[in-house]
Amino acid sequence: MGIIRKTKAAAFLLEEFEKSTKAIAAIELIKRLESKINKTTVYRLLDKLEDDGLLHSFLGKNGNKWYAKCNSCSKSGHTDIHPHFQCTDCGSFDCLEITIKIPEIPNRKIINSHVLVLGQCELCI
Amino acid sequence: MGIIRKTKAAAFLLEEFEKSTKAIAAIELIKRLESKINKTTVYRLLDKLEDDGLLHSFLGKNGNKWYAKCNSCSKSGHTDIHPHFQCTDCGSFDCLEITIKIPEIPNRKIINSHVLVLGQCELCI
DNA sequence: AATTTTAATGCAACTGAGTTGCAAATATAA
DNA sequence: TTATATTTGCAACTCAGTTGCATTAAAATT
Repeated sequence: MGIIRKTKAAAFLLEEFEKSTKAIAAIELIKRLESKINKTTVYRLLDKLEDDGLLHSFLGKNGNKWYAKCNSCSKSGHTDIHPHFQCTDCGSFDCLEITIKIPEIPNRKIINSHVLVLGQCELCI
Repeated sequence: MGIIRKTKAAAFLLEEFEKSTKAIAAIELIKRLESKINKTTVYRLLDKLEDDGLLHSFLGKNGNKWYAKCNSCSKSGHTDIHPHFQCTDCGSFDCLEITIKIPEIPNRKIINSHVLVLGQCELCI
């Protein structure tokens, strides 16, 4: 089940993702939209937008959830699986446009993989 | 600051890691040792054992913390950085004995990387 | 062995991200 | 314009992990 109705809350939220191409932490969105949208609604919208393939989510170094716009995903599945980069200094979060090959592993069926690269971003170097 | 004194609590905890080579979730340890050690102590011991290079930690698919024995780490740093595997069916967690190459990324200084491979383990295939 | 020192422990209360249930509000269909 | 079904806000909750502080227990000192 995805976004069906055009509501103010959904518009506000999507606006945040239009402003920049960087990923945004769920808790950061909640802070930014505090005066406009209830936090429960933010979480619910993020869920739906992910189902719809408009956003994808990823866990950062502290286990917090981050969201970013999808490039090539759809309702049928997130095909756009790529590594993510988080800056250990400023905490900023990006999608990396590279592909990392995970080899076959004996006796295991790989479904998916999450690669989080940690380091210093260009502003913090 | 690492483990200095030989206490019952530390012995009980390390015993759990002797029983199997698999990783164990912090919350699982707390459950197992409920009658013997307070949960605060469990968390504190895990921290210390990680500092000492006896254990290493990793975040699982839900952002929960998992611990496993280190093979080649020391107080000076965790050198033993390897990918981890978590079963999407039973949730079990393993260290993978493979190396995944992360390429250089322009304008960024890579310090570290976390690779979590998701799929079915040999028991759940 | 008794005492002193200092680290380790237990407990209760807290934090912070995320979730749930339910009534009220609002977008869309009829 | 009304009916209906989705969205929203609110309060209360969950759950992993943390903090402060008094108590206990290793180990060092005498």
